[in-house]
Amino acid sequence: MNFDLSNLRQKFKDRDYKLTPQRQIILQVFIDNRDKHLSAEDVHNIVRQQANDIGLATVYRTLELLSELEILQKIDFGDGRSRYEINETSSPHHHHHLICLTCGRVIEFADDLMEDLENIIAENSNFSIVDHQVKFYGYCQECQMKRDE
Amino acid sequence: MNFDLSNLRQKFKDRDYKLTPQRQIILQVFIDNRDKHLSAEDVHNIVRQQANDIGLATVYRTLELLSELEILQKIDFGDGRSRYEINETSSPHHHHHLICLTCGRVIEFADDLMEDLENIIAENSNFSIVDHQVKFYGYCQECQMKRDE
DNA sequence: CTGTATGCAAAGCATTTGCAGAAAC
DNA sequence: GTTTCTGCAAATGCTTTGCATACAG
Repeated sequence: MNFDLSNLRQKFKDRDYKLTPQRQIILQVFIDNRDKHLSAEDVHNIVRQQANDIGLATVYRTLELLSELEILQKIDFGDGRSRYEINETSSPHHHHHLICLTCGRVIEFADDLMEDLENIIAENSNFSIVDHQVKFYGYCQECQMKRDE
Repeated sequence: MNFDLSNLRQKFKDRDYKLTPQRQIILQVFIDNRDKHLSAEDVHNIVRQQANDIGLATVYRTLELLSELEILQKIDFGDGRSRYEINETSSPHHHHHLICLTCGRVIEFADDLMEDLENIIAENSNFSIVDHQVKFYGYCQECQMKRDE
């Protein structure tokens, strides 16, 4: 997906949404933090550095909007808050995370095999799959080494 | 896993937990509803039919306890509340759900391929996997048919 | 101009916690 | 008998909402 401003501006225009300064600033946060999984509070804290009067409610409303536009992907790591990442691919797919049970670190991984699995499941269950989320829990390399010490 | 009472009683005793009437009643709810994914509120409502003075806090505390004992499995379908199901297998594995985006129905499916995928990921990423959760979002057969009408 | 977006504060939910009384073992 | 457990109510943490004002198109 293309994340230059003119492209995004069009996406807003198409749906009659206004591209306000607040929304631009929040968008920029995600463009600058492609590899992170930011919570609403994270975004609010970052955003306040350049515009300290943006309300938390606006952040929430914008995150919801950007998810609806498929610019962001909402993810849930089970830590009691929703997190968001920029949706790099055009299809809402490929969100796979390795979550370390010791340090909580989240590691991304690319997949190809899930597609095959999807097809098999679709065949066996008459379920039409449009998206999947996969989380693996375990221990990252660093925590494994610490454990062995 | 064996879910008869004497077995469970032992499990409590081993850890110096008391098998109170409230805990027995809550356990029974899950034994009677093996195929369901019950929220704390669901459990509270069912439990109140036979003992209307069990507090919601006790339900929450018991669900946490039973999860810790690996009698229950806590799952999250992203609907804002935690759900619990009895842990049929001895290892905390094989929780795979097809979630219908139209009606919200949750369909279980058994897997074998995930084990292979786990092994490949472990090799490629030096991540030691102990558990996984997989959710597929899509449309169940019934909703597909309604859609076509 | 007009309807949408914002900030603030208050409300809403699921869940957790403090505490005094109750009850397993 | 003691320690653990319970019920209640209050507190918490994330998120949503109502409303008057501000502003993008």
